[in-house]
Amino acid sequence: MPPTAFQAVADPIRRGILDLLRTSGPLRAGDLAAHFPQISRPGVSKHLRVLRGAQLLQQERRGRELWYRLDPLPLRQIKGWLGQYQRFWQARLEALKRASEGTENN
Amino acid sequence: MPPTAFQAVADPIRRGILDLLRTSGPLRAGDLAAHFPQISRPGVSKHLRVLRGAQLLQQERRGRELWYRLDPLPLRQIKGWLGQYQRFWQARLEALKRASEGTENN
DNA sequence: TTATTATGTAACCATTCGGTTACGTATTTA
DNA sequence: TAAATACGTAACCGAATGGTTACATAATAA
Repeated sequence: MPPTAFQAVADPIRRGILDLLRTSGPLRAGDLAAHFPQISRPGVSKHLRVLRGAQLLQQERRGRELWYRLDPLPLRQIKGWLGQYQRFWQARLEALKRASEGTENN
Repeated sequence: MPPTAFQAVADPIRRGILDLLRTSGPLRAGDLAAHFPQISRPGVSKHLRVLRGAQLLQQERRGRELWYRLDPLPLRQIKGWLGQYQRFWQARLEALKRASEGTENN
């Protein structure tokens, strides 16, 4: 089974790759690898495979270079799931706020 | 190291537990386990431990029963991360929409 | 007080994950 | 054509993950 967006995004290096593509635009596999000196280039390549599996990347080959571009659409699934929780944490924050105001200078 | 919210939420059973607590309010460990017959009760207990580690649960003991309540606040971290991507996928969707309109009945 | 219930945990196991090095292949450059 | 470059992948490895069964413990019920 291909990985879900939830799984793809669970790893900090994979989030880093997505962040990089978001902020820098399309990059080659080697450019991406160079940004993560803590792991080897094939290590990054394996992360790219997971992200591809989750459909979070588009790739375009140009000669011997392979350019990766972010496809953020699968992230909507996470956003959708989170949406149902938003009103919950807003309620929680307001409750906390009320509680702290109630005890101000007490 | 304790698990992050990203890791906690990567597993479908753990998302199911959170969903259940969100929609049904506080539940006992046993109630939760009963909703996941595909795995054993200790299996659910281990998932609860991960969710606790990510601070997504509050627990209250009442006699021999242990009631779990959702604490959604750590999910804001995920929401925050996703926020930076939202305008990207909106742009992508609009591009797709324009493209489909451009080829309508062609 | 004894049995039952509610729960977590320990020990174990198979699988997955995240990393490595070594290698294969296609493309460009010399 | 030979060398260098840009990649992915295979094979391997240790650690983490997700599951199990067996057990310990505390609280309630009989």
